[in-house]
Amino acid sequence: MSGNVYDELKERGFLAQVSDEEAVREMLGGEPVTFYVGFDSTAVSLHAGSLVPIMAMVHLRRAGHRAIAVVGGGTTLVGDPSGKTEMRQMLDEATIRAQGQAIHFQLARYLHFDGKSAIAVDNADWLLPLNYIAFLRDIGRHFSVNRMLAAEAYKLRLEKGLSFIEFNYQLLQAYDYLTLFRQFGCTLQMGGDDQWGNILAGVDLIRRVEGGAAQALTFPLLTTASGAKMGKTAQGAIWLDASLCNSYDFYQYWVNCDDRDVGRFLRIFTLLPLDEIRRLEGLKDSGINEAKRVLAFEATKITHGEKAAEEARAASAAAFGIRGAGGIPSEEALGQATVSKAHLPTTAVPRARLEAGIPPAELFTEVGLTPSRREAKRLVEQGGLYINDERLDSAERLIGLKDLGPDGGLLLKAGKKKVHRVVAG
RNA sequence: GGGCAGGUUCCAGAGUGGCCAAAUGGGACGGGCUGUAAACCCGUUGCGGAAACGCUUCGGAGGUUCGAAUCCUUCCCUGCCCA
Repeated sequence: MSGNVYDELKERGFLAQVSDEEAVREMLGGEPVTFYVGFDSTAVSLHAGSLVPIMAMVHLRRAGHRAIAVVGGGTTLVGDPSGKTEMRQMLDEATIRAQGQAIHFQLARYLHFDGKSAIAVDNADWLLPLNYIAFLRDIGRHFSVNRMLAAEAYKLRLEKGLSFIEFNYQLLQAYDYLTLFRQFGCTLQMGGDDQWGNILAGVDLIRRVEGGAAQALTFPLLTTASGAKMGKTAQGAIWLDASLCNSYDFYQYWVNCDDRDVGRFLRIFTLLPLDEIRRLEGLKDSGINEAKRVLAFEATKITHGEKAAEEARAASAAAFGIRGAGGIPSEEALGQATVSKAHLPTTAVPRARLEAGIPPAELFTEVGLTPSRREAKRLVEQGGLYINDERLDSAERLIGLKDLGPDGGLLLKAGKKKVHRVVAG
């Protein structure tokens, strides 16, 4: 792809708002530009939603631009009210620092910080030492409360309540941008569309204080076709950290996406060429499942590595089979089909317990397929529990050695999609 | 600081002494139909128990009562109005 990255980002659906489209396009089509994206340290791991800015950064880096990832060790102490209904829980400094480090480490996988073309910084470094009065006089005076109150991002909060600490967030983020502008010549800040106001505040500040021209670019806040926030499920967020969301579950998240989302997701969450994406989008009916598998494989590969992606694909194929259009395995699917249950989430259970027989409610709950025994029993009544793909018709039926297959394992299913393997150990 | 209105199960929101584990809606989950999709239909939706039944829950802590989400005291929190 020799064209302008800006066009590529646009075609892939990364753009929501841009401060000056012409100027930004020109910048990105020329000499290396230094840009930044901030990540607040509100959790120990980023989740699938954060992949939007991450992937955008990857594209810009590939085009030769310089990335700065800012971990928000300072801003997280304050809490961003933008677009939120309620105040976030206040986190203490030690927690934020630890989480920031974890996020830094996580980002390194995608950005390969070398201190030159990809830089990681923590805004705690310059925010914590700030002197209140000096900050108010130097920076605070440039902000109009009137304008801030009129901002869309605060609208909800003006109805529900907004504390002064949160109201300061925008000033700090603007100051971040100013700092990076001064220190690294950073002239582009990107972020989720809810950050538009905060980013523009920085652009403004840079102009007022330094007379500099900086730009703002936001990504759409993705929701799934069914309206849920990207990267969140009822069970919780799809974390990028393998210990919080294993690569199999990560893979399954993408395979299970809505038909209507496949094209959009392929564009944003994979690096496949647009031609290939258009071909996959063209698949009809059950053939779309193939597109979903490609999406899942590519996305998993980027976050967890190729080996993990292959294992997840094999495990998924073992649990659900590989079908192309019309239920017939496509050639491509067959060609790459490694089918192995080995990499399904697995729990080892002492042989003696299996010998004695384990009540299903106990075992299903133990491996995490059901949240409580009561729930497990409810599922039995509804016909929602399966052992080795056979519906369990009674909560009395004990699970034992006889259920182990030739490979030494047995397969538990809660509903048709949640699978767990049990081996004797 | 003063006045008013509130804090209920994942969310919204009823309930104002026993019939309340708590209406209704949304969400979620399971089943059916399918393509590991959507839509639609049916069912479930605090925990333990095979069940009978028991236990924990209605901002926190006390109290009144045979009995409280519902009454009283006090504390914490939120919104609105006044300063």
